[in-house]
Amino acid sequence: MLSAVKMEGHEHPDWSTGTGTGTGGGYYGESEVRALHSGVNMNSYMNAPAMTGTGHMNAHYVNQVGVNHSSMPAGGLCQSPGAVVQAGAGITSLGAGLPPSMSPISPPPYGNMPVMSPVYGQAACGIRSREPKPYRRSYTHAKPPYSYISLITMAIQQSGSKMLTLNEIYQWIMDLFPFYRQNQQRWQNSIRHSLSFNDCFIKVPRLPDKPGKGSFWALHPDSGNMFENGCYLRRQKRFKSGRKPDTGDKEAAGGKPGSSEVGSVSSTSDSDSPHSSSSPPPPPPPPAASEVKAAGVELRAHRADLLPSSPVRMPSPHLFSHHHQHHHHHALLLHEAAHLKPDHYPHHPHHPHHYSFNHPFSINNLMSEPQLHKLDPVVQYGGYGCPVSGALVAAKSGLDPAHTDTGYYRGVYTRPIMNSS
DNA sequence: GTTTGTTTATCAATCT
DNA sequence: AGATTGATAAACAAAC
Repeated sequence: MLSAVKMEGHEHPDWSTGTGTGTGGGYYGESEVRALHSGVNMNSYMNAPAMTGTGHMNAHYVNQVGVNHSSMPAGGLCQSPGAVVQAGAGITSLGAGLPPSMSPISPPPYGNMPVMSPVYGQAACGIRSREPKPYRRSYTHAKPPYSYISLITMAIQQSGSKMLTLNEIYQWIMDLFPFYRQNQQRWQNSIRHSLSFNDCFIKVPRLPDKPGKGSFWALHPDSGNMFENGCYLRRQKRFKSGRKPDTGDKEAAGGKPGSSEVGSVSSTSDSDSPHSSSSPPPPPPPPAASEVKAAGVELRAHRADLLPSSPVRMPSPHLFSHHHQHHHHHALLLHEAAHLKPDHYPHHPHHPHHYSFNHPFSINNLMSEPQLHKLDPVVQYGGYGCPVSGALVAAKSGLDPAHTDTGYYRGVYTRPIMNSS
C-alpha cells in the first residue's frame, strides 16, 4: 500500500500486470491466482529440482497466458489441445504436442511493433479488467516465465562471445519477448539491478580502443550450472562468487559488495557454489600473462578483440586461468562445460551439452540442436520453453534474431522437448 | 543529457 | 517463522 503510492505515473498500470511495487502476488485477482495454482501443470515440471519455489514470476506468465488448464505431463506432452489453444504460448507449448497450425498465437507484429501492443492495448486503454479472465490476455505478449537472471543468462550464453553489453541484453530480450518491448524502464532497471546484484554476472571492461557505452557482461565461469537442472525458470540456488574466507576483502578489491551481505547468509560461498561439491577446483595453473590477479581478483579478458586491458573483478583467479588458451570466444562456456562435464567437452562448441537433465525449460532445449531447427520457421521457436533456440539459430545462422521474427510461441509444438539432444 | 552501473529498500511467493 | 529468491522502485554516481 505504502509503496504503491510511489508508483511511477508514466507506466501503464495494467500492462504491467502490477500495481505498485509488488511482484506477482498482487497482480491478479484471486481467481487468477487460484487458476494458476489449480491448473497450471507446470507443477508437473516442478518436480524438477529447480522448479521448487518457482514463485510468482511464473505466476505472471501463467496468469496472463492463462495456462491454467493445460494438462501436461512432466514429459511435456500436451494432452489437451483445446486447453493449449488457450494456453497459447504457455508452458504447455513446451510440450510440443501442438501442431503449428494450432498455434493460437499470431505472429507478433515485429519490427513495427507499436509501443502498445494489441494485446495490452485492450488492457491499456481500459482499466485493467477486473474480471478474472486471465486467458483473455494475449499469449504473445505475456510475460515470459523466465526470471531476469535467466533471461540475462540465456542472452549471454547465446551470444557468440559469451558476453554482451547491457544494451545488447536489452535487445536480445526484446527481440525474443514482445512483452519486454514495453515498459522498458521498469524491466531494464531490473535487468541492471540483476546484473549488478548477482554474482553470477561479471563485468568485462571494453577495450579502450573500442569505446562504447558500458562494459560487457558475462557469466561468472563458476556459475555454469546455476540452472544445473536445466530449467531456466529459476535458479536452483543463488550463485555466490567463491570467496576465500581468508581474504574476505574481495569486496574491497572490486567484488560485488552488495552480494556479500546476501552471501553472508549462506556463509560458505563455496558450499553455495554448485560446483563446490561435485567438481574439484581446476588445477591452479600459473596466472598466465596476468590473466588473473589474485587477491585483487583481476582478470584480463580473453577476447583480445573485445576485451580491454583493464582488469575484471573475478572471485576465483583459477577459474579463468586454465582455459585462457582456448578459443577465446568460448572461454566462459568452455569453462562451464568443463565444470559440468569434467571428463569431456562437447565437440561442438555450439552444441554444448551442459546439462544432462532435459528439462522442458532446459538449457538443452534452449541452446542445443542448431541443426534441428535451423531455419525452420516452425521448429525454430516455440513457447517460452525455448525462446533461445530461435535466437541461437538466428545467431548461428548469421541471422539477426530481430529479423527472424522470433516468435517464441511458435514451433515449439513440433519439437519434442524430450529429445532435444 | 542519457546510459550504465551500484546500492538500498520493499514486497511477494516459496521453501525449510 | 525465518530464510531465500525474485521483482520492482528509486536514489545516486560515473561514464559516455
